[in-house]
Amino acid sequence: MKKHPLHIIKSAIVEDLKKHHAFLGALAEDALVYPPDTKFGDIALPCFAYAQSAGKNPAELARAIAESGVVASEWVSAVNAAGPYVNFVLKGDALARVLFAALKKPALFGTNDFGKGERVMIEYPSPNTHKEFHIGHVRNVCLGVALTHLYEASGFKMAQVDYTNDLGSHVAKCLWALMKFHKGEKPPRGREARWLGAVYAEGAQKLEAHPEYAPEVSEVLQKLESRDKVVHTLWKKTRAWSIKGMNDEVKDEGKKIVAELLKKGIAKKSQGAVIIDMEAQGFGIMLLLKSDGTGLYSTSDLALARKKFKLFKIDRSINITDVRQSLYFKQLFHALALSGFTQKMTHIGYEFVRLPEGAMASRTGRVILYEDMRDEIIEAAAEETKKRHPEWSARKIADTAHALALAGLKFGMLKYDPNKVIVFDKKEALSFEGFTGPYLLYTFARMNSLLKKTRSVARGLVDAALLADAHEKQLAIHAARLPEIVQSATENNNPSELAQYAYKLCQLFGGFYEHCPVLRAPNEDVGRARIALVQAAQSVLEQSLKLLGIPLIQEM
RNA sequence: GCGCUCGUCGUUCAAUGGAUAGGACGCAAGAUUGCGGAUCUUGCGAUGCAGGUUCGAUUCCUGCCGAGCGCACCA
Repeated sequence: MKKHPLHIIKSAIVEDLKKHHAFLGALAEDALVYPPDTKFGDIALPCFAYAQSAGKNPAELARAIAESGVVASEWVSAVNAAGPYVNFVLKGDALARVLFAALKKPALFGTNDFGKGERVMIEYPSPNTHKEFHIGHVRNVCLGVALTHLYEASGFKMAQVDYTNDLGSHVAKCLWALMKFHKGEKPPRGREARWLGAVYAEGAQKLEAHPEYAPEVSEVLQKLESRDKVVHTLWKKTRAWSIKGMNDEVKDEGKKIVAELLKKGIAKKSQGAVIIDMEAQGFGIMLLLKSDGTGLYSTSDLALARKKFKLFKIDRSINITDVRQSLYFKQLFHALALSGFTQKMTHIGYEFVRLPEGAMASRTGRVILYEDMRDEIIEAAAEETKKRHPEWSARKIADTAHALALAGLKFGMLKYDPNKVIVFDKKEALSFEGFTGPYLLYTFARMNSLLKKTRSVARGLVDAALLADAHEKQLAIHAARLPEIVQSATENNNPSELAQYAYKLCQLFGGFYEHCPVLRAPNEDVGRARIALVQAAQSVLEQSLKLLGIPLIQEM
């Protein structure tokens, strides 16, 4: 196990407690909690679970433990009982000491190794597969990005979903060969994809044999990227062929699997169609083949899943979709389990984003498209930025506004539990105050500005013991919790835990900033210690925002 | 009809069965020329209803009320 700053302190407390109190034999680190108010202490032990084996009621037990003497004196300055809780007050420098040490490598702080040795694949729709990209889809992408980062930070190896790059040079080669050697030809019906593959192979071979063709190919690529009319039209046509080809291939593969399932007696025929009866599991009926023998989504999914597990050798797979597909994924996972796949499969269903007037529906035109919303927020942010910084260049204002808008949208999507319906209020999306992305960026910018001004302060040994103010201690202990939060957010597939954490960090920094002057600290030593604390808080905030997929800006 | 999810201040969200139910928005009042007022401080203000389990329930169980979603040839 990697040792987090708080792990070091918690395990010292736990070990010492166990040494002195036999009835706490099974005590684990995660039994320690954080008091609701720091006036109680910094870390607490609830005594409910041990009361029975100790033969006392929880409050008596807490008192007995507290009175038995100070434990883990390297870190703890006082122990006191409050009702059924034993509260530990940490020494002023304890937290800051471990925190500063851990932050010597800020990029690693926040990581943990609970997923070590496991490969995971996270699937969520890629933005460019949707033409009508509305704010509901934004939620999906934000969750996907944040979870990918979280899983990485928790030590998982990510298997990348192979989103075919359909604007690359291989496509240009194919189009070039098509135009040069097969202009006007019609591919055989139903075998377009295969034919296209042959054309590509031919083109690649000829290009290798005749390097003088290279400029022609790069011209095609340029035209492709600049959306030249002729090339672009051809590209759209060929892409449709190859997608259809891929889909057909997958579907054929799926039908073979369905046949196997029938043979094994897992699936059966019913009303002419092929189904798996999952009534016993409470999942109803899963339809695998239509009565006319043609395939369905589920047919392809079986094949895709098999391919995924075999090819990428993953241990876990995660699908992020709209919550309405929950039942379908239960069925799919059950079907895969019946076919012998033991990998851990998780479906994360997120609730809708709805408008104050009701659900979004393209039928009634009640949709908010991502691009429109984004532009509107950018405009509001630009106006606000211009007001504050009239001297900034148009370019800088535009960049800042863009970052603010993205932060606002993304944070807005991630700050709530995925299984809660989000009521998307435009007024709220346009606000930059309170529990919002821009507030976090503002805090970051202030930290940055403050640290810039401290560059002239002479460096020297930092005496963490000088951080004795309640604001300083609270900020330090909260900052030190990042690794725990990252792990918990990963385990629960819930980035909102991290979002709430980051916001709380900013709130605590706000209090510290108000009460503990850094540039005009009582003396130089206190100033140096505070600078170190600000640096620590900034690293933690930076790390949190990066994990959430929110870009940072230095000033705003 | 069956199943899943959800009901917490005016609004919108928090709270491993545990300490005084916590934020944000809005509202009201305030922050000595001081590190960025997109900030900070203070106040007002809530667990749908009825039972049950428990030393203790916003949390678990049952019923009711209310909202949303899903339940075989669509994707």
